[in-house]
Amino acid sequence: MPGTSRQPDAGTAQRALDVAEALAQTRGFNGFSYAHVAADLGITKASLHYHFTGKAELGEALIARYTERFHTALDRLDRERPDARGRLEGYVELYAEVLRNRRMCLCGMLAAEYETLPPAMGAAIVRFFDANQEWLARVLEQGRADGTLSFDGPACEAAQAIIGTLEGAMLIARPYRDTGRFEAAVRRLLDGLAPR
Amino acid sequence: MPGTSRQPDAGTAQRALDVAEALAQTRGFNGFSYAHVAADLGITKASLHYHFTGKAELGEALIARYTERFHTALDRLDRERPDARGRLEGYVELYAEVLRNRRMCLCGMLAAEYETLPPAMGAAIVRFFDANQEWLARVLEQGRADGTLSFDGPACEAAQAIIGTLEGAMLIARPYRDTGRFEAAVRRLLDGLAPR
DNA sequence: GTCTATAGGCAGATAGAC
DNA sequence: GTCTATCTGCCTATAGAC
Repeated sequence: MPGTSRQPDAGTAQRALDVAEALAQTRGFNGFSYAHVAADLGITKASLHYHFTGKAELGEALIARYTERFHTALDRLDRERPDARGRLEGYVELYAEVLRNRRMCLCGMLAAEYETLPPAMGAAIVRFFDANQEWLARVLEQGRADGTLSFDGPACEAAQAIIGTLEGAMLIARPYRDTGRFEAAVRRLLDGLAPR
Repeated sequence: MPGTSRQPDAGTAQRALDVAEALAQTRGFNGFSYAHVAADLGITKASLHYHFTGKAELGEALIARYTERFHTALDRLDRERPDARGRLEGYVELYAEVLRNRRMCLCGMLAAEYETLPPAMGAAIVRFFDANQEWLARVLEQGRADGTLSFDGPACEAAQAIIGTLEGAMLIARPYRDTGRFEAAVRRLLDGLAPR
């Protein structure tokens, strides 16, 4: 019964997405090929074409799954964290975990390559950031209400600033191979949002 | 007398760097080829190989020239801006101008592709960010002294945060084709450094 | 679902003429 | 300095057998 269990046998398509995701997050979409993915899976390029008609479709599936997982994680934060500050801390922790795996945020990486990507991928990337911004803006408003966060200006603008800060900190921490650099930026970010 | 004048006849090598720079900043280093550059110059790939032995060498020259120009711009800010805040404003304006040309910071773009680049390019990228950080840290210390800036924690850490914020804001503003998004982030950044 | 075989194109790169 | 011609390799993609 495929699809019922989770990790035991993920199915070739899912495992292909796992491999492609890791490659895209470390090397970029233009930094890997069908051959890389197929070799890592132990199948041929032709077999991979059975699961995804082309690299463009693979890329769309990559963003779709990544976005879906992100939404699941955000829903979980909404359920499990009592206040806005806790939710925000959980949010930055999602990014920190990506970086600890020596990866860049998938959509941050793809944003750099935006001009070279199929239009459908570009649109999906923008939607990812829109969704992040909306969730963050809501949390920021909550934080203003429950007194666990404080910030100046409109919440949506503050939300944009948070996303930019996290993506930028990841982008630069990677060449230094220094997660401490990212964590310092996070600390400053959260300090700047502390209630006063 | 080649090299004496500036823009009138830049020489093929310099014009090749101009073209390659624009391509690298919009499409990434893995997003353009010798063929692109040669075609844009109206010469053949073989001719381009006369000026740069390979793409790796072209990439190194790209970063070297970009870094040199940046240093020149920073020296100029040191000379022409009276106080630290003015220097910082000039610094962010350098980034804003890059974005207005629909480009990403060269080294920010290359940072994303870091894992796929020749080691010499990777090292040069890190040096670029190191130099930026040192200059910024110095300006921040000056700002603390002349009372035009205020910030918490060590200057070098604040400097890292500034660089990350600017690179991240550029990264995300580009898919939105919205410089206003970047400018809002800049405003927040400068507001956060206002003397209190 | 996975394979072999193959197509057509573009990548980076070199030899050698002008 | 720039060219033509060419090489080798990798890229995405497809046809068709098992």
